[in-house]
Amino acid sequence: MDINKITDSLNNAQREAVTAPSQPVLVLAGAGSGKTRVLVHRIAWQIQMRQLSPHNILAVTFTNKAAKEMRGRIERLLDIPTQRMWIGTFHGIAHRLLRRHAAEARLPDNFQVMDASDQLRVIKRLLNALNMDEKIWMPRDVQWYINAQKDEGIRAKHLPDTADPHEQQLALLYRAYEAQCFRAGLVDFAELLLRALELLRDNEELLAHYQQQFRQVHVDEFQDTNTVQYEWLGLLTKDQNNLFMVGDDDQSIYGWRGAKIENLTRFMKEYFPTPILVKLEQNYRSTGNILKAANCVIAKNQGRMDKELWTTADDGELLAVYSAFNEQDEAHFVVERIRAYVATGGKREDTAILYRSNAQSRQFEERLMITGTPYRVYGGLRFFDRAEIKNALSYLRLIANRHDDTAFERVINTPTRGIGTKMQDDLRNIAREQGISLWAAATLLNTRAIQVFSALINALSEQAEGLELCAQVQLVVEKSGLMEFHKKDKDKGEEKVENLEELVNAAKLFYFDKDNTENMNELDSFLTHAVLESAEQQGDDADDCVQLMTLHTAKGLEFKQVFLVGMEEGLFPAQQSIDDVVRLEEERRLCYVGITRARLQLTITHAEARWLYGRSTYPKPSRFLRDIPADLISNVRMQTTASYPANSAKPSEFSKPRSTYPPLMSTKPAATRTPIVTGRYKTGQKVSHAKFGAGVVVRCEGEGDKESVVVNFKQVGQKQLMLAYANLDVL
DNA sequence: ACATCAGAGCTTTTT
DNA sequence: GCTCTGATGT
Repeated sequence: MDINKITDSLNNAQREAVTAPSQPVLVLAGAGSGKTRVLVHRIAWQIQMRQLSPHNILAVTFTNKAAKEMRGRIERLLDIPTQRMWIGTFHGIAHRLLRRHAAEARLPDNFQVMDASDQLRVIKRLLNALNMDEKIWMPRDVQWYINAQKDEGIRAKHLPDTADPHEQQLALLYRAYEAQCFRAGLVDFAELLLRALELLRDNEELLAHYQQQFRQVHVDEFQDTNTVQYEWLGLLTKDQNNLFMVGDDDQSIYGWRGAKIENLTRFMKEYFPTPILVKLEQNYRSTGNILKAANCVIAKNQGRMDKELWTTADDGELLAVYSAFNEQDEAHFVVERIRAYVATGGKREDTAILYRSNAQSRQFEERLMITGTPYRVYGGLRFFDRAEIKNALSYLRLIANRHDDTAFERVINTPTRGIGTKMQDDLRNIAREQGISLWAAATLLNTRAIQVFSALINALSEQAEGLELCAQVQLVVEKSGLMEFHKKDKDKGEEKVENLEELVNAAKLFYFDKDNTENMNELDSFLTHAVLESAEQQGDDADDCVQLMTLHTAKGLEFKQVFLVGMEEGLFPAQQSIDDVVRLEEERRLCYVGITRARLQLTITHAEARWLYGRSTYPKPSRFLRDIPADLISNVRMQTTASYPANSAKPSEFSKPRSTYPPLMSTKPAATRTPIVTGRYKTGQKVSHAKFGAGVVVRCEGEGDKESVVVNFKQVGQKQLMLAYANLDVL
């Protein structure tokens, strides 16, 4: 293949980056400037020009999605298999190294990765064992503390001596936590990275081996790397001149979990004078007006690496700004606008509602539901996080490793088998006193009920031997009694059964790549997959859906039409960030990210009154809104005939009861239109189900009403929100 | 073992 | 005000 195919389609800056000599390269890539493209083409170029084998390529991303995308695009561009390429997330690659060299990393070779909720359980148990009050030592804070240390590469033994009793206790906890994880063969997310760093740091030959193997190292979203990741990259590429990084300081929005935006400048300084800096400033995504707005907002940040997006595209429409009375009005406005958009041929899936915090989705969901508009909320519970799935996985984990205390605790009495709090406490005490696992403690205590449990696990383990993965999962789900147990769940039984079946299905579909899974067997591999690649929500709704997500989740995505909602001081920027310059700058970057998601149309809304934490608030419009020049903005009003509370009404009057909110305009004639009934209903009424978009349509009979009522219900949070229409066919 | 209740908290989150 | 958690009661 000739080189033209790789460089022809690039603009000058992109080509400069792709064809840069073997030196450290930093590509500052603005939003929508073709960053993935550059990464992919650079890899292709390396393989073509320097005759590198795919085996010599390392490419690291933060998300599985990005890794998958990159792999796909390389395959398409070069038409070569990419199996042998090391493309993956930081965690995935670290994990792979640790499996390969478990002994050198001083890990048991059947170690398992645990997710954040498992980690929290370990910490809670520890606090309990150490007799520490959870009110003072809040598990979340402890977890945060431990992770923050690990992100910085600090082990418990490295912690400086301190006279502060609080610090001392934290250090003690950290130490105990490390010991407990080791005993149970569990590794948390931060540990994967830190362990992988130590592995290379402490094993010269190993390091040399990988330095040689990875002739080129590529990093995506470099601004999101934390200290450990940065140092790990540094080790791997030391004196190799082969680090190629892409990032955008203006899109650094994960500082709060350890990402160091300074890594960009640190890199430029440490590698001085060699690094080549390339800026990608041409934007191919948004209209001129949207870009101008984005540039004005981000310009207020200090110490940026000077960069400004431009485009050859038209100015496009003005940004629409809507000042809502309250959050309900805001939602109503947005949804009406989406409906108008759809009515004129627009697609719902091209539309996104972006908000600062998840709690804000509620109002929009209600409105979308009332109007029967299909939508999808991102960022809910993931499949592998569901209780029933975690239970099933815990049985599998115990089969793989009896000493996995977290798994043990989860299922010792699930389904209930007469091992209550008392007996569990006894087990924990024995385990703690003797420094052994709960499983080992169980063999010592050895009561009748415990024997039953141990026998069950052993039997499952024996029977699973030699079976196909999905048969193993099937076996466990059935024989453990989980299926039956979850079937009994009153309102979610059906869903849980479905999920368990889906787990068996997932096992069936799971591809076990023997060559790349190092020392793992298929079950280990599947368990790791469940934690590390906790797949996107199952693709249940393929239909045309409005997309709802937080600004963080939206990073890396684009939509024709974007609604940036809740643009108010206290919400966005978040209250907790307002008094801190560093945090405020991150909020501003978040805003920049939000604006630059829009391709054609950006609508910003804010409410003049908002019901928050049980009281009315009257927030000011966000400062970010003020940073957008007035001549880019058109203030818009509601485009419907729905009656509204007068503008002059006292805020408290229109922000009060939800039930008095004006009914939705229906396409049906007024005579057949009935006000919407919104309220809480007892679940488990006589209802029959039928699929409907994101929700379910339910026929509700004999509810005191003269006519039969069609109820569109969907679970929002914990409460069953029901919206009823009489004689109104929302479909 | 299951239901009910009081109390706290209430940004963002992939891995 | 809502929602989750853990403790308390039957």
